[in-house]
Amino acid sequence: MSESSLSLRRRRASRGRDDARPPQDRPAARAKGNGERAATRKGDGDKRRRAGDKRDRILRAAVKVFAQSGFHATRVSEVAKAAGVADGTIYLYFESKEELLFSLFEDRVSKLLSFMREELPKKPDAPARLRAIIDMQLGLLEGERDLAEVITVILRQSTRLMKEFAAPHFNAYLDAIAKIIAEGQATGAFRQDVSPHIAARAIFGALDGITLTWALGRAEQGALGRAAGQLADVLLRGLAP
Amino acid sequence: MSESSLSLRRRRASRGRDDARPPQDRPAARAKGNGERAATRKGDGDKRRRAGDKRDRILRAAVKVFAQSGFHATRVSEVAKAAGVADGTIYLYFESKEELLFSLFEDRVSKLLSFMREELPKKPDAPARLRAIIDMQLGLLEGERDLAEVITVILRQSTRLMKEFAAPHFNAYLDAIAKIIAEGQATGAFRQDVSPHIAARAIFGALDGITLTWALGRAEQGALGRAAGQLADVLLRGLAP
DNA sequence: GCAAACTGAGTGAGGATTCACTCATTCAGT
DNA sequence: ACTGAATGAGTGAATCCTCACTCAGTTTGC
Repeated sequence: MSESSLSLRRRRASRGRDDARPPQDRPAARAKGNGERAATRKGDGDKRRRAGDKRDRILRAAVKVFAQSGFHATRVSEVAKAAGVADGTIYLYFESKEELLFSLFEDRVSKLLSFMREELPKKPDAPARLRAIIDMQLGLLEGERDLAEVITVILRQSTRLMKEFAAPHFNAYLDAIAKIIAEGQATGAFRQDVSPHIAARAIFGALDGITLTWALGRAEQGALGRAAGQLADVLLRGLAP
Repeated sequence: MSESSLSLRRRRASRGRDDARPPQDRPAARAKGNGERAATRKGDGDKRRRAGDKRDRILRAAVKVFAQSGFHATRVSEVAKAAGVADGTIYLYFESKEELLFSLFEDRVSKLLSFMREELPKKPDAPARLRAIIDMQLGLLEGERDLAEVITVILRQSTRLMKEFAAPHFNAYLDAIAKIIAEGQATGAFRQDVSPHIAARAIFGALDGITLTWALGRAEQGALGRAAGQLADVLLRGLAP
């Protein structure tokens, strides 16, 4: 029922290349309506084949297109066009449209998570860490509006991604926040009477909400930074013992 | 943006109605272009069709199925089956799958909004109102997990609904919260150095985030109520001057 | 016996994916 | 150094499958 079970398995898996294509040029080739196709697209000669940047180009194009149209409304061919690549090429690098979104997300989020893992321990105490998280999340997205939109909006459009893939990441993130809060409670920096988990969810939600309206709205430069500061102020004051 | 134009278009070359219809007008059934179908139905007092509960049955089934599978993965036929109705019947009551989600949302949200409009003025001051909003939003959803999931998750899956329909409601809601905060600042109940709008977004986000994880998770009874109390405590303390 | 209400098999748009084919590049053999 | 066979990345039109929606027909209520 859930789309997961259905879409999970590639259907292409079933096809076996039965053809062992003999190294011979088939003379007739595709003599459909268009006699010959020698068209060298895009005259520019620097289009080096074998360019190792295909995957990246596709990913970059995908962020843009997904952000613009949403996951379901995005046509794979649009992404291909935006990346300057043929439809089929996308399938050389990604299993499916879903996996494309998936990779995109993973690419960036794992970067954020590892960055956090490195930076946080440098902060002296729980309040400083909490503030760092807020700054980090909003700061990261400030410069990349498309990415912000992909993460906050688009990702939720694929139930499967949401449930199977994103959930673990979210939980890891939430746990990290919760841990900081618990820590602060232990050292007496935060009040005891709030559940770290609830607080973590609320904080994440607040960040998400701010990002969302920012991404969907006019997205003024600097707005997220300002918001981060205020949010941190309110939260830290509210959490103080 | 582009999704709207795409998904709006009926698949079949629909006769008549070339709808760019604003979210307000809800043709309760597919009125096929020229008024030959004189079904006078709307509001809620009628339903003098044979089985007066069809529309309701469909809506109820839709909440369940949408919540389970997400908007896109939901097959209209699934909803029909769940409602104990033929596929076609759904189209007697709703224009399209999208309009089904739409109606669902409108049905419930307008209830919440009007409830708020009635209850809030009874509260003595800004802090009390803020707390009331928090309690209300979480309280409303506590008993209706499916609905919670539809609102927090599913709704975002239709870019068009999100942008065209939900956004105004969201904004109205956000404005209401922002107004309360501004009010509190004017009376000296809240600190001055936070933007009411940013605070409103953060609060809404926090509520949304709590609801989301609750809905996607195990959804323990009573958890939302507890969360509401704690969230309100933290926020009110954080917002105090 | 008619109209309203309902049914559900069928239609066809649409779009993801495939695969037969192209051709730049590589490299063993000369 | 040259050659041409082998390789495999890249292409994009054709395929093929999935559903939202339609409508000819049936049932129900009067």
